[in-house]
Amino acid sequence: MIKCSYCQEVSGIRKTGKIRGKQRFFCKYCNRHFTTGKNQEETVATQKDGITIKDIAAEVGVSISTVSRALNGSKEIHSATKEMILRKVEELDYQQHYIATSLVRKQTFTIGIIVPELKTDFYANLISGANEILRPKGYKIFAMQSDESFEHEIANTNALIASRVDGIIASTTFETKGFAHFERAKEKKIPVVFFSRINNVVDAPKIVVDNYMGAKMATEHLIERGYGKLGFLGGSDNLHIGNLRFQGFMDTLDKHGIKSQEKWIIRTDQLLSDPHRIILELLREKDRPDAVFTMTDTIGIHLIKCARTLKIDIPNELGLIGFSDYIVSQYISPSLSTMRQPTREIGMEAASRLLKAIANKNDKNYRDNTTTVLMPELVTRESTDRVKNRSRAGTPSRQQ
Amino acid sequence: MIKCSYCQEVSGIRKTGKIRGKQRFFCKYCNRHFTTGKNQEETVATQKDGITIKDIAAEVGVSISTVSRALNGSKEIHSATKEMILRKVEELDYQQHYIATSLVRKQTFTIGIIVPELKTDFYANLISGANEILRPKGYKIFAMQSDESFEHEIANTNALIASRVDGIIASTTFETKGFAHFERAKEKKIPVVFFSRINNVVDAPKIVVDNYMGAKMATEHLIERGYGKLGFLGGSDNLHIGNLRFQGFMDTLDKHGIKSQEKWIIRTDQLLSDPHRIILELLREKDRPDAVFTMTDTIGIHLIKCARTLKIDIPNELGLIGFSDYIVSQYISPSLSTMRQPTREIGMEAASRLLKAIANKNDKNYRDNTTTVLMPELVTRESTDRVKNRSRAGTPSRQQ
DNA sequence: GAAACTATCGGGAACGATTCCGGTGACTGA
DNA sequence: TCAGTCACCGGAATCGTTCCCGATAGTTTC
Repeated sequence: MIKCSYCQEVSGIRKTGKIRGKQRFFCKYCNRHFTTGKNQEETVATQKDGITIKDIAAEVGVSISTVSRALNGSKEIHSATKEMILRKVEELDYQQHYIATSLVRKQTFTIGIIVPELKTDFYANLISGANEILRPKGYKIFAMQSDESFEHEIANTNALIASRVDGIIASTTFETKGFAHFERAKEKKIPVVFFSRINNVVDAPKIVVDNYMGAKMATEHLIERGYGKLGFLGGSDNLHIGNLRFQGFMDTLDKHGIKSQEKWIIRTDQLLSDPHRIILELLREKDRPDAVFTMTDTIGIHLIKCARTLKIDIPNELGLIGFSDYIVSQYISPSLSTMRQPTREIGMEAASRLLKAIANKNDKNYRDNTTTVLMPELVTRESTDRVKNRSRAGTPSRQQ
Repeated sequence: MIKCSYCQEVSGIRKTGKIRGKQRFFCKYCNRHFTTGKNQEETVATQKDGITIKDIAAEVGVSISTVSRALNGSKEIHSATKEMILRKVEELDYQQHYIATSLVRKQTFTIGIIVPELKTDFYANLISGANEILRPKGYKIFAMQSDESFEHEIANTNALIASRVDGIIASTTFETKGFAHFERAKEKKIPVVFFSRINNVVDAPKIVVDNYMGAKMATEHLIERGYGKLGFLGGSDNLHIGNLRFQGFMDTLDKHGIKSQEKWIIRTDQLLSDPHRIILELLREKDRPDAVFTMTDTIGIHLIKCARTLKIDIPNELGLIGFSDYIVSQYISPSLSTMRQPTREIGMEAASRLLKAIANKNDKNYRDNTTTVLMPELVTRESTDRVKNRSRAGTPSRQQ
């Protein structure tokens, strides 16, 4: 790197202090001192793209190895040298090149999160929760959205693999049929953690809320409030989550020896595409349920609006409880009882588990495919408050 | 790369078809054919981390240059060779290494978005909008959150620079005082686009909604509905946005020759920390306003709850309009009139402008520091519907 | 006083791609 | 037959780091 300006020798050069701001060297072959510094020709070509450690090394008069040591807190460096280097780094506004570092370190400090939709409250909160764990550890987040499209999910996964992320957190789409893309990631030593919409195919940590217990708690709540003709509204049964919630509902009825009617139980995806028609049909029955458990708050909110249209009094003529604690649920009138999901905690837990998997990536005895089950929390509001209507306060989160 | 197995010569080797699945070569020096393929020793050491183009090249029997050409759609390659390579790529499940590519291409196809809070509806929508533009172009998004902390904002910016993102989209924090970090990014040829909370310091494209006009429209709406004693509720005046909205309000009053009272105009950050106390104080005045324009929907929602407590009838005794169209606003009862911000469009516009800046990065004559102003849209709901109360339908977005 | 050790540093090989440059054989046209 | 052109390909430099290995001078140990 440093060449003696007399004999052109490159080895046997040692630095010997400074003179007028320039580093002074000693060549043991010609036994003479010399200095480095840009000459005129070099100064012309100064318009570079960015400062590299090579520049720092040249300016300070050390090798790039030494600069690297200074930058990475190595012990094998003299404190004075380190100081000089760090001062020059400051002066030239050097910024580490993570790309180059990642290439040799084989670690990018990047993790990818794939969700069906970025703007949904649930997923935004989840990413935020994961960020709380990941940011302090120096990880950056690739936020990707699959738009409920299997193809996009695969494309996203491949992009993350190509970007050599250190790990992936994912919730699959409704239409996800295969998991080869995730298996590919795992083959390439990229740990994966699933949440919410999980599967039994890929060997990976999974985080879910207890949908079955949540449904039981919701149903118990309706019964406890004195409702007895219970209905269920949900999507079709191709979604694992839906099945669990439905099962919890049915089992609770059984437990209490309550019989529901077939027409009070609606499980169809039309509830997502054309909710009002389906709901109004149910509510116009002469013999309608006196309380309904909806698979999601979204459906519950639709139901509230339909009830408003038909002038049905919630909670007195009709009790209602949802699932998820959608942000709107506390503000709608009547406010909607629901099972709150610990969204932020799911994100944090997923991130923690992922970090653990990353740390043990090379230990082939390590294997974590356990499913963490977080318990949802019953939130009682006006829609099941049969005795008297209380108004409850809630604080909207800050907005723009 | 390919060495003749007889004479060890490396130049003058040409491939001459296949034999039993192995590539056949011809060495012009020894005038003999030979084949390549893994021998026993090599097979032992097969447990590698990942497939590289070097592996592909070796398997197919071409140079890595040729593999690169096949992968990047170069014209300088025989279609048959290309096909062979692509087949092997498929077979070995080769996945491009973006990190390595980025290093030499000096482009990462990554852009960073810095927002005060990821989980806020406004910002989540914005990121989603930006994603709509960026994903089809092959860009990935680093989603970063500043938590309204100036320090975090700087740290995030530095991390993005170190990651050599191709561009940055940012909305600054409330407490952002300096912009040196953004200037640093620009010096390193990383284009920056600001949105919403903008500044006049950094020379960059900016996207905002017209807060002044929005406020005028909101105020006009109140007047048009027959309200005459108008109040304003907002944060303190250290926020540009707040000033614009306040100015729009005042100018509209002036224009109509309406006089407001000082006590009806509240501009303090206590509205964010302790809203109910401030609002209740105002509403308990004997001589209170008959309509209020709140700087944000959040404040408006607090006001609705306070009015409920005091049994003040909205909209008949008190009219109310907010700003931003917070997701809750359409569901709260009474639903809240507001100025809707085209959130998604802001994200899309910011992304488009950023891409344009990236494309012209090296053209030093190119310079875009224009501010795009998007118009907010008046959404009338029950809170200003003085004549009669209509119920309005709205569709909640899909949730988990 | 030789050997062993320590503190400090430089050289150079990776990492996994892209890309410039030059080479080779085949073909074309005079 | 020979120069010129074209299609195709390989070699090697390069991107900006990290990190292993070896070198050196000074210090300590026996």
